[in-house]
Amino acid sequence: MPELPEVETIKRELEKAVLGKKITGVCVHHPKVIREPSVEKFKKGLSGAVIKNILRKAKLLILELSNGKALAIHLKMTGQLVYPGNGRTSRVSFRLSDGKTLDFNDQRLFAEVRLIDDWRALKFVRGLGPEPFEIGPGQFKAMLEKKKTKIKPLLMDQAFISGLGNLYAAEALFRSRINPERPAQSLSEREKELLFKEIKATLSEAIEHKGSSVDQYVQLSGSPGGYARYHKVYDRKGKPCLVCKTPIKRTTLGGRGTYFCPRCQK
DNA sequence: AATGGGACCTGCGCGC
DNA sequence: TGCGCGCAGGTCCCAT
Repeated sequence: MPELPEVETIKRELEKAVLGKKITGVCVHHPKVIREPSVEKFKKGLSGAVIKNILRKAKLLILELSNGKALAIHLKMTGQLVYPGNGRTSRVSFRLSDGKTLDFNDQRLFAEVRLIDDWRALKFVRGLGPEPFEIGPGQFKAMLEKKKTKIKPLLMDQAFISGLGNLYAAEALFRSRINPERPAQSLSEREKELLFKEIKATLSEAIEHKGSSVDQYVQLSGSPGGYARYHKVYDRKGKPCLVCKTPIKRTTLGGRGTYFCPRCQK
């Protein structure tokens, strides 16, 4: 499931592959993924536009266009962007001035594509908390103060801190040796500092390896990311902890599968 | 106010 | 072999 490292990977690859190219046509195979405006306006608003700038806000991908509009894409769980595309499973195909297509795929139809005038005004964007790389340890510690919520759901709350999802929240907590159910405010100063450091380290390493391919995520080229082999707890239920050999446990927290080592994470 | 659960979806893996 | 069920999770929405 694409989280910050996966979306950042795609963003960097898009910059190399499609920046400066013109969208010459759009083929909408499944209208449901176009959340706004109408499919007709969507096609019309994109045709002839040049991709001027590519940016990422948390897990949202934004392509700024020469006509002042922006294409905002949230991959949710199974969204993919593939270039050059083959069109076989695409929900939307963008034909580019180089004769190739940029394919948007999404098996489960959760993803959201929008063509909008002002992406900064999106409710989703306005509700985002800071990304881990935008703050320092002092601010992170202050944010955790008085928070009674369990630490893992809090890390996944995009209004609190943005970019982490289920996978990287679990990995960062393991590396910090913190139990996912701990109330946030119960963390010691040292633990808060360590957690902040490990969040950034986990995300950085995942970006270096071009993301984790679990479920459907692929790089722009269509090949998988390389970080899954470094996961220490995610999807490792029953397998020995890489530190102490205790079997990794899986529980449900905030409705989400939560992996942790019952011995290392206190 | 904060928290929890369901809805949205489809494909896969499991048990019988 | 085949079928039905549960599960996967990012975000929104609603109820408590």
